[in-house]
Amino acid sequence: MSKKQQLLKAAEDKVRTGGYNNFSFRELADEIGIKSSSVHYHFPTKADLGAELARQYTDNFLANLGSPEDLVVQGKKPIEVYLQQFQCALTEDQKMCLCGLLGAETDGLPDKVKLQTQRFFEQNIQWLTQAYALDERNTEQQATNRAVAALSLLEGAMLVSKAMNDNSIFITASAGLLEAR
Amino acid sequence: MSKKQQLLKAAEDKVRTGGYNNFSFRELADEIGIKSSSVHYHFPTKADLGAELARQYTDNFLANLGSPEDLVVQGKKPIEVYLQQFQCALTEDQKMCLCGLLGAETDGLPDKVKLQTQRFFEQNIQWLTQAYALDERNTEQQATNRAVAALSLLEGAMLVSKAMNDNSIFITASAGLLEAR
DNA sequence: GCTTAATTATCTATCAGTAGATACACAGGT
DNA sequence: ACCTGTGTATCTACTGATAGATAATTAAGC
Repeated sequence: MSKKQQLLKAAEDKVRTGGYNNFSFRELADEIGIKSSSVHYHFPTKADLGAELARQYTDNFLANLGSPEDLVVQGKKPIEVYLQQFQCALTEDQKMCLCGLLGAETDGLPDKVKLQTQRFFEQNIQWLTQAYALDERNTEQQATNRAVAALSLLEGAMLVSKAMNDNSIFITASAGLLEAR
Repeated sequence: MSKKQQLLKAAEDKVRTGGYNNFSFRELADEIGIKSSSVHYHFPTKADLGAELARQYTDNFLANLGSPEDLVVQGKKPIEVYLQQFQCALTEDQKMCLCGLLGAETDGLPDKVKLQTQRFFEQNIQWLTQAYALDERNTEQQATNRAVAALSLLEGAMLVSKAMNDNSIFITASAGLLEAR
């Protein structure tokens, strides 16, 4: 893994733990064994690093999901897969969703970071809307509404689970998603 | 309003905008016209200020709600009132829930702040559980589950609304709460 | 194949600014 | 005299950022 990717990985851990202001170039540099000035070579400013972080996180998140249509072809239920991906982010990493945290503190972020964070939510709502639209009982409007509600519920369930330090809360809170069509 | 309360108010704005690391004693002091050393008089450490902030926020939040039973007596639906209180926090202040943000970054917080943040969620789940238990069709377990889900949905709806900079998302996401019993 | 030139990635050293925190003095009210 | 609240002055540590030097790698020209 390149130093650049190592930097992003280290930064992701810090941000998902305590937000955008919870990492410094020096910390990252120390962690991967270079000097803080070298971090500026890869990312001119902290905002550049933050924006790239959110961008990659979004792309990876969606790439790991696959398209809703493909999942159905594979005999899987898109919403279940989606829920599972959120749950893994919480239980395996023991951390909040990167963009969930950034989204919460959006008004305190540099513009380019804010923009990439917004993109995460746009793309996820789009994905979920497609997923819900596969059920023909849903109108287009209903699909969008359900998408927004599902995303909100999952981000919130993560947040509350973290706050209470109890991952079973995520299960309880998100159970409703599986019952509803 | 005492300087101490002014400090807490200024800190609340900062934290609700960008998290716990988004304010400094100097900023707060400048804003209310005293010196940073004087802030240390009121709050020995930053953690003390943060903990007191979360404590007061929780107490005010619950006090403004009143008890679920009383609301019913007044002919109001507790869940509707509860939702309304969240919505006001978002639309009037144009800011995220204080403890929602702190909860998301809980692992990066001093212990005493973490503890007070946790208390917010405990008390809110308790309140919602009581509210749902007033409908006798709900078992005790169902009431708790619904409480956790409702809290998660509302915190998440706030978060997504902030991230997308669109308060109508909150309405869309939380609409389901009013239909369900 | 060798030399030169450019690019990449790192270093050392340093900057001005800010962080939280402390010691101590001082005023005003009780 | 004491307590409350504030101020001055200062400390150490850390922040993001920059300048300039130095290896290490790659590409181009002959």
